[in-house]
Amino acid sequence: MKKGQVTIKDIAKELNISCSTVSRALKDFPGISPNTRKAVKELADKYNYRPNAVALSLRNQRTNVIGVIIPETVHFFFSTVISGIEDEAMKEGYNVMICQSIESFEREADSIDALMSARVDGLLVDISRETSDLAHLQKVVEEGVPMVFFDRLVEGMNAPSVIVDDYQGAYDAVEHLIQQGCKDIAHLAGPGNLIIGRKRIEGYTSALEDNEMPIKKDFIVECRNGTQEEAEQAMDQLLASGKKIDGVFANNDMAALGALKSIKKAGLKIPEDIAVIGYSDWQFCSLVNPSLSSVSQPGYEMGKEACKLIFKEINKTNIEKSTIKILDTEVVVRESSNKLGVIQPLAN
Amino acid sequence: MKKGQVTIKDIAKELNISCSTVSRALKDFPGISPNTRKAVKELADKYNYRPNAVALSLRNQRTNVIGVIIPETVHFFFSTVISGIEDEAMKEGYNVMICQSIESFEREADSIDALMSARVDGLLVDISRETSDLAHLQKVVEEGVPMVFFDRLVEGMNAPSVIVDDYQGAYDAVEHLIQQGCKDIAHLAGPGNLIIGRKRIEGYTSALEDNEMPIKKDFIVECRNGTQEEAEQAMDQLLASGKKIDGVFANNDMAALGALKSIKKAGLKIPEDIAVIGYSDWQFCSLVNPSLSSVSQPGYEMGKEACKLIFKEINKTNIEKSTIKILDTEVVVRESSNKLGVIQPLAN
DNA sequence: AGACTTCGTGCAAACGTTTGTGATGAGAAT
DNA sequence: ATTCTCATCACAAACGTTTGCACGAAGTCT
Repeated sequence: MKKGQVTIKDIAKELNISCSTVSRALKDFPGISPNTRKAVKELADKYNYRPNAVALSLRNQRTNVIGVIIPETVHFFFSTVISGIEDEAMKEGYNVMICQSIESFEREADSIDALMSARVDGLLVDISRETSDLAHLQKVVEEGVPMVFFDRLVEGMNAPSVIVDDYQGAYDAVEHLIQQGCKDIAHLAGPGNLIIGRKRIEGYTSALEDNEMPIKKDFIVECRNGTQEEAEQAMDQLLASGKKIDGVFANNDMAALGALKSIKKAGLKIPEDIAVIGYSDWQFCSLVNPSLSSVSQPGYEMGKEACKLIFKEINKTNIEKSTIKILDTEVVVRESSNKLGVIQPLAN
Repeated sequence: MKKGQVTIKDIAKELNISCSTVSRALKDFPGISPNTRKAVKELADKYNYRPNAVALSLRNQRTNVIGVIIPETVHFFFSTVISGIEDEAMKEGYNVMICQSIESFEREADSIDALMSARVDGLLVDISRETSDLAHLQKVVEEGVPMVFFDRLVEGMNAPSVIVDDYQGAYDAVEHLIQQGCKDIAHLAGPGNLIIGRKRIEGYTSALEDNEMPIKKDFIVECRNGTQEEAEQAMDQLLASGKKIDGVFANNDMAALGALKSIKKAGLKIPEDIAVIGYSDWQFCSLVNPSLSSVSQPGYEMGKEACKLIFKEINKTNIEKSTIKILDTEVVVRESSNKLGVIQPLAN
């Protein structure tokens, strides 16, 4: 009695009936007398019986658990994704196992192994930066375990993905600056080796082209690390060069913050002289001075969508493996780019 | 062959030997001929055999999974805790199941049920704000499942806790202001019904007492919501009242931010005229202007400690159920309170 | 009274793994 | 030749649950 949680066996023994009867009584199967049914249910209630999910998993060959591999849990964006996954999973009666790869290939591979060993019903993975060898992921699809990628696109893998439209986000941001009256827009770009950064550059140039504005190579400055200081220096140089600049689209919010600093240092007004917009819509955007416009990425929604996709796969709804669900970003206008002074819906 | 992952049975069948032999061969048990051992291992390797953790859990009556209940994943502090838990758990070969309660009692109870059903080996819980009825937690201890509370203290429950020393953190913050030369320190307090807020008020008053400074009731202003706007208004009033104030200790960083705004608005200099320090050391502290001093809470460490405690319980190391592990906070000095201009170690 | 349904229940197998015990054979010791 | 000792393996049970099948008793129909 004192050891662990109550099982069907315990109930059966106490009532001098068989396990099968208890099982059927609990699930209101036909063919059980009302008396037995009542007795079983009362005892189950009294002892706080909870079905053993482990035993069920073994029998049903499905665990009702989905595994998540994510670079880190501590970044705002990632934590919103996790939140979305968790909410959606709970709604479907699933539990979530989370492993962080910390951008390490080895840890990613180990985590996949652990989750496969746990026989998760599906795998949601945001691949680590370090990962180029895809063998460990290949095994997953070979063994028939549903997998969905999110956030970072993985090419050459037979699994659906849900990502954010970086191209369009950048496009929208730049178009917003143009609408605010900016004529000479610089771009503090991300490292060129990341797809994500290239997509944003493309969005930037397309927006300029579509508005018949010239694309100047020297207006695109690469900021490799994406730190505030780096961007501040880059902006310092841009301003010092004497180029006429009245708008800045930064590849990320930290860089935008660096730009803000530099511009203020130069004695210019934001957004009147130079409007600034960042990317990611981190929490601090609304807290800095001036508050920072940014492009918000739908992390929560991404988590939910990835979850929905994996459920479809698990339930064998025939789903095109090459599906790529692209989620829309949203330009959140705050002081740093609001030259026209149009009132915006509360963005915080 | 095509269905799911390979099992010991599959290997046994292919080699025409029994499951037990395969099992023993894989684990290098004595009494297995080198030939058999080799054949088994090769096949296991070829088919990428992974032990079925579900079956193992059932047999061993332990899942190697710990469950975590946390209000939300999206807050910086919580996400650092999760990170700590995950790292420590992985180190011990455990997986982590996370459920967010979203501060809802009902969802907390449901999550506990789900995790108990999953037969987690231990439960790490940060109780929701809404929870006052502890019956669902009581059941957990009655059924002998190890449980450890973290972050928020739960009284009257027979389980260890790991928390942060709110009293000392507040004390240190105020003492820091005093060391910087502040004589008249106001406190933007949290809601009086939360233990956490009361502890900080105590720390505030004790620091003043120990430095033989008077405690003025009207220098403690309650900010119920903890929002920036609320704190800004409160600070406005304090300044308008004509009271001499040269230091502010805010119950949280948002409130501190409101104070900063108000003080700047009044044309006063920070920290020269008024020094400000917040609480929690959120990410944005180093990004605002002036950068905000704060009291950092060791979330990551808290996660690790909670994990270590639960492992001790799981392994029946006799551990005093009433253990309360109290973690130290740390004052992170930035511009908003650095009147003396002493160089501090990089706090970002 | 026999055959046939109906009701309530029990048996056994299965999911994958481990492990105590028992079986088989070969070779060594008597 | 008989017994004994290893070495090598197989069997079966157990973990908790579900479910197809069978079984006995009672009732219903001819």
